[in-house]
Amino acid sequence: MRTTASILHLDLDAFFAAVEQRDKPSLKGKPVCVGGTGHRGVVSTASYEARVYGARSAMPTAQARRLCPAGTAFLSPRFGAYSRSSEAVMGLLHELSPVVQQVSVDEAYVDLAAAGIDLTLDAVTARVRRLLDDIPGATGGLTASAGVASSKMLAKIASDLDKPAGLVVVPPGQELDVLGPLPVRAIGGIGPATATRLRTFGVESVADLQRMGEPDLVSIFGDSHGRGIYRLARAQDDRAVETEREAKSVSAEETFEVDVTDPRVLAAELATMSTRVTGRLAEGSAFARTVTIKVRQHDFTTSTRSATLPHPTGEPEVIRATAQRLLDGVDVSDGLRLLGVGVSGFTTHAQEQFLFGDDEPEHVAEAAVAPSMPAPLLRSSQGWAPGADVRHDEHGAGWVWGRGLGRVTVRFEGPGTPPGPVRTFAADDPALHPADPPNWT
DNA sequence: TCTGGGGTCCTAGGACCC
DNA sequence: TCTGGGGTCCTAGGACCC
Repeated sequence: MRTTASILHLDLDAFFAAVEQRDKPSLKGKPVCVGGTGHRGVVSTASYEARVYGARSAMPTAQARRLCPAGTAFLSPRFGAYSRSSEAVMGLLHELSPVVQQVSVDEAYVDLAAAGIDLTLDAVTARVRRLLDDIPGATGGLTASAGVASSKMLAKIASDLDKPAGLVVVPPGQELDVLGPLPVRAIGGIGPATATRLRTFGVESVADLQRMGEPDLVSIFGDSHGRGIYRLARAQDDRAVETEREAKSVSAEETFEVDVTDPRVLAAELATMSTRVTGRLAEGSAFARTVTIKVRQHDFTTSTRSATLPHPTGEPEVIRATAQRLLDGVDVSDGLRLLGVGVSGFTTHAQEQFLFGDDEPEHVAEAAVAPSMPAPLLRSSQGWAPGADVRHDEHGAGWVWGRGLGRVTVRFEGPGTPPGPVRTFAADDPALHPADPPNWT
């Protein structure tokens, strides 16, 4: 356990709604809900004025419309605007410390111990207050709230105690005093299901939870979760502020305005989503082995189907066809409310040659030196549209590329053919020119 | 006019291998 | 005519978070 209050949690106040009010002065002081505006939409963020009427995040927009008075603005999100403000704030945090963990567009942890600043309570309080004071200037008037404590859990709890524009510092040694009276839901990782289950044991507050033994919690909630909430209830939390995490899955999904029965429409959606997902894979120069579809039936029952391919792919057509095969096994006759496609099991090009070497080594070797392998043939009349340049011969083989910052990665793959080596080129390399697709026979 | 979209982590059972 | 045990991979579902 840390002995100083060295973790900062920062949270922008009613972020999406505040950006809208900033950019459209007529909305200032008025109730605003940002989120899905269709009849199946939900609220992402409600302004404080809208919260007065009971509007909340994750509430169906239809319900928020019933609760809020005439004149309430219901707006679709403008993610570009939010990103710009977010970056401005994250920039301020990086000025404070090199160790910043951005949790979402409006939230981050900062390790102040890595900042080399005076960690006495007064000094930290003054420094973070100055940070909060700088945020309106950097964002055109947005505000944030902050918490400082000896752990991530308590810093986050603290940042929520005096919103908006508040700062709460939990002095070391006082963690349990802050934690005890709170409802168990205040602990990160305790959601509706766990809270309901705990209530059946008469546990409502964290102090109640502290009276439960670890073996009991483990037998009720399993090893990981049980142990986790036992420790967190005692403010035992030494999780580090992590600067970088690799993505483990990428997905795209869509809830339809009306349930969809037509297989042709579903197939078209699958193709669109596969392309979106592949584009994002390519941005990270990644390939994926597992394809997952998600379907939600008209009655909201939700299920997933997944398939793991023999080799990683970055090709939209392979992902689409796999997703389609999975969807073919699903009864859609009553209509689907939602359809989604995701990929996981990532391989980066750096690891790739090793991963594929196993089953057919001669093949791989052959591919690696194949004299028939022409210069990579990436062409794009419309710029480097992600996933755009895959070509097929009669066996379905093709070139696949991924794009990083100023780099293009290229690899051959195809059904029944082991992937070739991955090559990386500068984006302006003259080798990346139009050419005919290779003939693999 | 109930219930978004993008993620993470965990569990559990079966297959498969040694 | 008895049914090891451990490890890993895959699939599906559930809980949770923002």
